[in-house]
Parts: sequence; C-alpha cells; structure tokens
Amino acid sequence: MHLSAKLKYAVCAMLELGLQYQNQFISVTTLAEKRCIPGPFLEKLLLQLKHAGLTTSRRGPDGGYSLALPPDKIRIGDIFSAVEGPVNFTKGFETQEATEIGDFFAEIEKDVREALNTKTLQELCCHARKCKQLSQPPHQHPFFI
Amino acid sequence: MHLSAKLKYAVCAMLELGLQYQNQFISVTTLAEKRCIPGPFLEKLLLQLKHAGLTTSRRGPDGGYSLALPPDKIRIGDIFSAVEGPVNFTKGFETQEATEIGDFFAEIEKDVREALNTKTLQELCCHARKCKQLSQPPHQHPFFI
DNA sequence: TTATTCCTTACCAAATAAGTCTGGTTAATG
DNA sequence: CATTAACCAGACTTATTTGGTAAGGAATAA
Repeated sequence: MHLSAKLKYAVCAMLELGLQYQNQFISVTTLAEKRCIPGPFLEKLLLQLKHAGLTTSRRGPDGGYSLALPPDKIRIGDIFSAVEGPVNFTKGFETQEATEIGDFFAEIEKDVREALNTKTLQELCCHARKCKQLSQPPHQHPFFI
Repeated sequence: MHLSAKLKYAVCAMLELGLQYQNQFISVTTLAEKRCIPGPFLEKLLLQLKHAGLTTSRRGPDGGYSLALPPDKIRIGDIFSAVEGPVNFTKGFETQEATEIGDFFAEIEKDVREALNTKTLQELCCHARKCKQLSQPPHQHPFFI
C-alpha cells in the first residue's frame, strides 16, 4: 500500500511552491528541472491542483504557477484528495454490506482523513528547511563584535 | 482514493469467518455464495490471508477455512496489509527527498497505520450482529412469567 | 507582434487488477 | 482402498489505471 508516483510528484511540487511562496511565479519547466519531474506530466498535475484550488497560475512571459493559499492553510490531506480523489472507504459495498460494514468503515475513514489533515504544507516546508540547513556547510557569516 | 474490490472481498470474508468463529470450517464455495464473491477469486484470496497468518484451513471433505486467531486479536489493519502489503508512505522518494519529505511522511504513515489498527475484527463482528438484529423482525420469544 | 508560458486534447505503452481455467494434492469416509 | 470433497498452485485472459508523450491553441508581458 504505497503512494502513487503522481502523488509523490504532487507533494514534491507543492513543497517547492511552498518554499518559494510570495516570490515570483515558477514556470513548469523550472520546477520540473529542479525537482526531476517529467515536464508534460507535471504540467497536467499542476493544472489538476489548480482546479482543486491549491495552486494559481499566470500565462505569458514570467508566468508560471504559485500556491493559491498560504502554506499553513494547505493540509497534506488536501493534496491527497486533489490528486487521488477524496478518501472514501464506504463506497462500493453492496446494499447489504453498506450497513454491515460501511458504517463501521466510515469511522476508520474519518480517522485516516484526520491523520492526513493534521499536518500542513507549512510544517513540511519547515521540516525541509531544517534538512537543508543541516546538509549544507554552515554559512560563514561576517563576524561583528 | 477508494478501497480495492479485493480488499472489500477480504473484509467481507473475514467478517463471515469471524461470525462463525469456533464452529466448523467453511468451504470456499459456501463462503463465496453467501457473500457473493467470485469463487476462484476468493480461493486465492483466502490462501493469501492464510500465508499472512490470518486464516487456517483443512483439506478434504468437511474441510474449509477458518480464522487462525480469535477475532479480537485480528486488527483491521492486519487485513489491509495482508491484502495490499504494509502501509508505506516513505518508499520511492529519491535520495534527496528521502530526508526532506520521507521523514515527514513517516509520521503521517504512523498515524494512518494507527487509524487502521485501533479497530479489530471483533468489533466489526459486533457491529454486524447489531445490524442483523435490527433488520430482522424481532423474534417471538416464548413468554415466561 | 512576438516570445513565452499556461491550457487543452488526444494518444500510447506498460503495469496492475480482477477474474478464469486446469490440474494437482490432501484427507475423511464407506 | 477407492471415491469424493475440499484446498493448493500456476498459467492465462481481459479490462482498467497509471505514467508519460505530442501537438496545437490561448493569453500576456515586453
């Protein structure tokens, strides 16, 4: 039970947009190169995220994509459901099973949804920034005293 | 993001086995008819559940399948991972992303796993029994006073 | 008006999912 | 000990989904 490549691309792209939030728009090409995502595939993906209300875009030169909301207003679960559709554990059980099993699974579904919704893109960004700091040689600040 | 047909079949079958726990073995054919699951498909599925340690079986006449453990020792998450493999949100990120995103997702993964593991087959069985009682006309008990 | 970028649609190949078919192996029973 | 009822194992089929490509249209800054 692993994540689809598409979802991983989406998280990756959203992370990058989150790190650059409030700077300029980022073109699909730039983002694709930076994050090693197949260009045309990313294009469709970002559009899908736009339709879900998570990204926004501008055409023409210096255009590109950007987050539609501040990172702390975007939950990881929002990215999941934008890409894979909403978490739904109850659909598809036959009528008899709908009550017998469906009701029961509705509770589990709620817990899973909650697990995905407690963390935000903001938190992912913070985590990523911390990683970057640790992995890079400490910057030599000019030393005033 | 819905459940696969296979997983639904599995839950359904395990529920039936749970309801019949400590009675005789149930043949694949009987179970398939009772729960409207394609026979040969169910056969493979029950075998898979057996390999995961959730069911046990006996061959020959009057043989069939049964739970390998009491229903309260089987968590819903156990059925999930027996069928779909263990929940794994971290695999498949590139080396760079492994720390940047993987670590972060490990926590989410833990929460999801927990959501699936807090409920047991026992609880599902109780719920199903309650449903059955409600849906059936109340049995006319002999009245002693 | 032109270069740059998003947007739309259609298409393709490979993998997975869902399900079938055939034949073998085990074990209870008369 | 033959028969029969069941599980077991594998190859095979078909349809859907996934991951990805290609080509052209529409908007916008310079």
